[in-house]
Amino acid sequence: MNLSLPDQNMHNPNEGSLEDNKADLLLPCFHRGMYEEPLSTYPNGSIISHLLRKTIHSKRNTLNSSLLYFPATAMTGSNMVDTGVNMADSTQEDQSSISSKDSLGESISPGGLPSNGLTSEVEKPLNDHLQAKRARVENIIRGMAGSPNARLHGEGEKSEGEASTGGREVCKENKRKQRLPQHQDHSEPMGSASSRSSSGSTKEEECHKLKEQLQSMQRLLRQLQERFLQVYNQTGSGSGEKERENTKLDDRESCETLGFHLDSHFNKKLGNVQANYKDKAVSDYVTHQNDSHSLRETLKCELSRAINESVDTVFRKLSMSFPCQSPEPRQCQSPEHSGVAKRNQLSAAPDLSDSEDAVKTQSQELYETGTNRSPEHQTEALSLVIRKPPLAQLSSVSQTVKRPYPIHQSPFQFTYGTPLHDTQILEHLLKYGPHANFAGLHCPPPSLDRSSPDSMDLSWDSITMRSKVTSGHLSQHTRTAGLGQVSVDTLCLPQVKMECGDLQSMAERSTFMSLNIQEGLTPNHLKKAKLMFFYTRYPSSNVLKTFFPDVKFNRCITSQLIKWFSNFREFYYIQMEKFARQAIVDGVNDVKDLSVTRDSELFRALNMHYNKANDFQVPDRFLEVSEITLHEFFNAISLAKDSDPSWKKAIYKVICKLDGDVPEEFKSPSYL
DNA sequence: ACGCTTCCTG
DNA sequence: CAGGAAGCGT
Repeated sequence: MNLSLPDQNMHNPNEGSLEDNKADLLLPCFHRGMYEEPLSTYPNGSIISHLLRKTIHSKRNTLNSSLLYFPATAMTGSNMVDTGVNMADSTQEDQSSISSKDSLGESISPGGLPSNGLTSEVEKPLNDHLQAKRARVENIIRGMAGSPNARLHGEGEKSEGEASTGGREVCKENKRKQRLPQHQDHSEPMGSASSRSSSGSTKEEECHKLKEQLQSMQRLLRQLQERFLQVYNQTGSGSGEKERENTKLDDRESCETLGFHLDSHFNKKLGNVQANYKDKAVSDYVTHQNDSHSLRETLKCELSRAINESVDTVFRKLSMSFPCQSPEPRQCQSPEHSGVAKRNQLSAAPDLSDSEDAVKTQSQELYETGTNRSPEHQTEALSLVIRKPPLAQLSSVSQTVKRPYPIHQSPFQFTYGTPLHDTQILEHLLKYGPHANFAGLHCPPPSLDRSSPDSMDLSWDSITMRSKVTSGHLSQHTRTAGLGQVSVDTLCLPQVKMECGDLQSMAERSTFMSLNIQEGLTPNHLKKAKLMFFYTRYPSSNVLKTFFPDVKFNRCITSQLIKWFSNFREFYYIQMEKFARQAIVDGVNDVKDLSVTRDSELFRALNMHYNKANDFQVPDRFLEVSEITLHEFFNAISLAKDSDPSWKKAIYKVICKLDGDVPEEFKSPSYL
């Protein structure tokens, strides 16, 4: 009975150890190298992945000129300021492990980048530099985008093993009355009578999660800051920017003070929040144990404020020292996109005379004139304005920039139930840098919309945000072949201002910006649902609605999605029972001899079902859950509990509590 | 009555 | 994977 295999896991040799699992989350989820579409039809891939793959394949040398290697190690030097939330002291480790982790044979690893990218940029327009910067930024972000998953339990080394292939057909009990008790609202860990845990441990979970959220946001802020510094440094070293030579020094100085400013500012704020939070947590716990909502809201509020102020500070400074683009549209044809045939160009006109923008903000003036005033002149938070690109200006700019959507990015995992949109915003800033507005926060529709070719033009009509982003430059939608995803990029300096309590609505509404709502579910939705199954086996309908924002939900659609997951579960449990019985037949006596690894037949069967293209890096957590499930079945069958007609019910009850949070990326309508 | 689930069938 | 039946909870 050889249940153990040598630990030669091709996929991830590090699985098993908790730290490695953490680090593993930083790995890109997708192995896009396995995709076979032409590069030019990568509408929803991030720009960096385009660049990287093209570089690797040496298909287009021209790309190298716009691609600058951005050393991943540049971000490892930051030290987490001790704010008392040392929840995961692996923060640095998470970041520093990127470069090595990314080289695990991934075709998109930064290590695969040529170092000769620093070539002839002299004659390139500024936007090329900006694109290159964006690409670099994206590259780094992808590496950093992982966040420690909340692990319910860390398991040590597992002995490799697997139930040997069992082809026996499972006789299904012909029983009714096996209904699993209703366990909905898994999306709300703090939910009322959630089946997750008792109120006490729920409270602890809450605290833990909030702390992790705090830390994630702090880390994001730091990364944002580092990004700016890096981008500036690289910008300064580039040639062909003679017009900026005079301001370079000032920029540098400004950037360098930026870090300190952000650090001190945000950490100070964070310290206050944390102090208040502790008190509030205690009092809340004593007074109304179940009222975690107020705690959450309070914390969110304070964090929003802290973030607002810190980000404001950052952008205030940046707006002084980042004359990024002159308001007149620049011609910028990225080499890789110049050949895109079908594209609709939607540009946010540089003309800022939108009706609601009668009053230009100070910073906007600064931005437009490219002057370099001192930050002291900015005494107030920047205005909350989002500019709807005047339709008259459509197609007036021939710039084509693909939306750098991170399609295969390591999962962010700091949402626990209610999405922490604050973090999304920061995440967005990190992903896209200061040149993106929130139109790209959630990518535009997968426009399988057959009926309305110009439907993306309507997207702006839905912008009704109270909290806004000042975007002074180009917004652009590029429609490409294939799925016809729309690309959005806005080359502008956004001034982000979020009001307390507005964060969620803002982010939610931004989710539906530029969104075509689809009537039915597509094969891509099915694929996405299957991948979601790796994270959640029992998604509530609310979760489904959240993660399929491009689907027009009605009763039918909802039940269809629910039915999908029901079918997924059915297959999952059948496999579990099959392999558990096979193990018993094979003479396995101890449940500890049963493990689920990526080499296991069981896993392969599951992976084949939910991830047929094998282009998704299945989270380790799923392996753990699978193993637990297998153990449950094994134990139950071993104890002959299967004589009970409803013996599976107990197992279902256990498994449904193991649901995790689906990464934020899945909320993107064109995630796949 | 409704929503969600499993079970069963095709 | 969808449709339907049926159990269970609200």
